Amino acid sequence: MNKTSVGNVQAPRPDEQEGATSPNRGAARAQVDAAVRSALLTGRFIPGKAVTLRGLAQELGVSPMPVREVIQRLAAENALNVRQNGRVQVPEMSPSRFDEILKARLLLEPELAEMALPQLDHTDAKVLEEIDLEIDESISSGNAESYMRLNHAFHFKIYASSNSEILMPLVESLWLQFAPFMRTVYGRVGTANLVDWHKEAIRAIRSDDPTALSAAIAADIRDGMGILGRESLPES
Amino acid sequence: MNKTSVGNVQAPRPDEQEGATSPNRGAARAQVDAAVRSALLTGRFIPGKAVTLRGLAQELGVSPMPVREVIQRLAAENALNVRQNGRVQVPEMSPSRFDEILKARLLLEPELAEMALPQLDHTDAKVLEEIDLEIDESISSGNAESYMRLNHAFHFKIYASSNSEILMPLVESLWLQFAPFMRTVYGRVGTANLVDWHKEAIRAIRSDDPTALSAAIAADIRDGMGILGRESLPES
DNA sequence: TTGGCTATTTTGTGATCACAAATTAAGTCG
DNA sequence: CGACTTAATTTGTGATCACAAAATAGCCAA
Repeated sequence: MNKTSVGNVQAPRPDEQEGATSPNRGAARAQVDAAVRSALLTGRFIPGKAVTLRGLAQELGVSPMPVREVIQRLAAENALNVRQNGRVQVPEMSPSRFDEILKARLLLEPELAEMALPQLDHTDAKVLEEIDLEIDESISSGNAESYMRLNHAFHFKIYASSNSEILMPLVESLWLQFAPFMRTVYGRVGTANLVDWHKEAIRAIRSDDPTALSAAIAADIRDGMGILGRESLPES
Repeated sequence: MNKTSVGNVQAPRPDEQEGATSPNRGAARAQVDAAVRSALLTGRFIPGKAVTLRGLAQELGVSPMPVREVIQRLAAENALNVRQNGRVQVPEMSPSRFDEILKARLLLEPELAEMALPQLDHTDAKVLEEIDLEIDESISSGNAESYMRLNHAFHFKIYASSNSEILMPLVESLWLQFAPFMRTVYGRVGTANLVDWHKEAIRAIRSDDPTALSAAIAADIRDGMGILGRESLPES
């Protein structure tokens, strides 16, 4: 019955007694937030999947209360869809949504990368190179979940250096929106014919070339979404 | 004691009896959401203002519960700031935040306007012209709150025609973030020397000229934020 | 077997409670 | 009069409850 768990994050906290409140500030909410975000970004939550308050709460060992807040939070980022009857589900992809996400990513992410470039040094380039190596392994081994986690880590390792307070949250919202759909694509097409422009991006960082970095990010987005996306969508 | 009310939206619903639940689906939450969004967009919530659960709840005649969800929702859009101690406040503006918001608006809003153009007809142009006339009145009468409400209505009358599911929510988040600050600017500088490119935008819509519309929107953003913003910020 | 009706269960919503952390107020001593 | 300590209040957090709408399961008749 499509039980798609949120992951092994449940951590039942067997020490805490009943009636005990506040291990510390907003811990339960933070735990739920991290769990759901991770599940969305790595594709463990499939578009159309129903997300229930009590279900998530029980799975994570918390009361429905922090789950409610997290769901509202993610719904505000359009990462979850609250239907008119109140039921919550992972949004389904549509061609128009996909085109718009692609457009928004191409507008924002190259800009974010350029903003980050001055703060990126050779140590960061080294870390990115290691992540990219792991990405190659995930592709060849066909581990889609691991690929998505690492691809996200690669991009946001760059973006985080921008110290952006505005563009960054917008881009995070976009990733939450397209990630679940991309997972279904990988499940159908596989990860074998995935090509990325990460090595070009690393080269641009090493040579401190903003134009080349921007171009590499844009090309990576276009290849990642363009090739794998369009022909995998429901008609029109 | 800076009581800045959320507005005359409280509507105590004197008919409902105590213990009565669900007038209909999510009515309380929708009411709170609309009230707070409106208060932010028209500058009735000033940067730094403390927003308390029970305070808002009592003011709007609801329980703290729907307020909690709305606050989480707006915090996810960076329209409210939840500090480490849990206290909630309207975010303060900083030069870097301001620059980024300007950059993001220039990236997204002209694009949104271009997307909307094919769906805009002469009836829409007429409505926009009427709004712009009211805007002129608000400027000359110095009614900053009315100006902000109408300026928002003008822009989103255009953007709404784009039928955008992705870019539109991102832009809404941006407006929620800069509106409270702009209100403080108007309070200091006044609205007299405000100039807008709305008439050029309307002309571009009438002549179905995407380039001209995009340019008018960009110029409007630049003039609205560039002239009034930078020199009104705390140092560096 | 299938169509439509009813009963059961699930689920979101709003409200209230208990608790602890944090803020504010009050009081006291120097 | 002012700085420090302490008490009272405010405030967010998590949990539980009651309720209604919605979805599902079950059932009976055609």
